[in-house]
Amino acid sequence: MMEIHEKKFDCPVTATLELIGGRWKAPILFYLSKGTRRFGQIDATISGISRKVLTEQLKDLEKDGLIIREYYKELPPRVEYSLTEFGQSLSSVFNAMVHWANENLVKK
Amino acid sequence: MMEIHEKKFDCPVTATLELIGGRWKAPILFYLSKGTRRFGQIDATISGISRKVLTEQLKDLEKDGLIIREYYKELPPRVEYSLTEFGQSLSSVFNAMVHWANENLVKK
DNA sequence: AATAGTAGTAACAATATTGTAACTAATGAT
DNA sequence: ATCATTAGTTACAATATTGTTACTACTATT
Repeated sequence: MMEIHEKKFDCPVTATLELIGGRWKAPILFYLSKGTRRFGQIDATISGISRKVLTEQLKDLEKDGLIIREYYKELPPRVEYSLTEFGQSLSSVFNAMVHWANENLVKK
Repeated sequence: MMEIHEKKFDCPVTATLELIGGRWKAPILFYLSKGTRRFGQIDATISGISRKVLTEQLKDLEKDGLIIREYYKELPPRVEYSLTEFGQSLSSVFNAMVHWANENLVKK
């Protein structure tokens, strides 16, 4: 039985997708796996996401301990996001997806 | 670039989650990976899903070539669902998730 | 002829997710 | 004092997803 903020999951796959599922979390995490990025960079790279939703997703990911937010009191202000160790540990899952997609989905 | 029924994805992770993401598809596929199952068995095992949503998800999965539906004209009628080879190929992805969850999520 | 059991469907309601557009906070440079 | 720039927030709207309840089709058994 897995537990993620009060909710319980009997299926490990569902528990995992609770953290990385949805339209945006996986692409954000996958992008951050390439290195630390600023808010604006993520916004520009993850095409289609709005700033509001991006903020929400980043907050969720931070709350779940997958990423860290670092605010620099510069000007203009700079905010950097990076994976925690916990977030980095997901690379095994993403690697499996990337490998599977490359082997099994049509490439054009 | 991956293509799944007209939609294009530049991110392999997004492309994969397009097929197995959402609230129910992964648990259904994961359950079917244990063997062929009848509609009623899936309904009884995947707790919380309604019959309507289960039907919809099964149709999606069939359309995407991940499962096969076999109808037996018996009585009472019997309908069996099982993974296709394509569906079975996802086991690498599910295994990665199960392994990650077991290593990284609190067990209670 | 009515009943029971499996695998659904139909109409509708509720909830959750995502999007849009305009606005704010901070502050060094002009 | 105003402007520019980054990283947001707020109020609201639209869309998508999921759920509820009642109903259907099939036909062997009672």
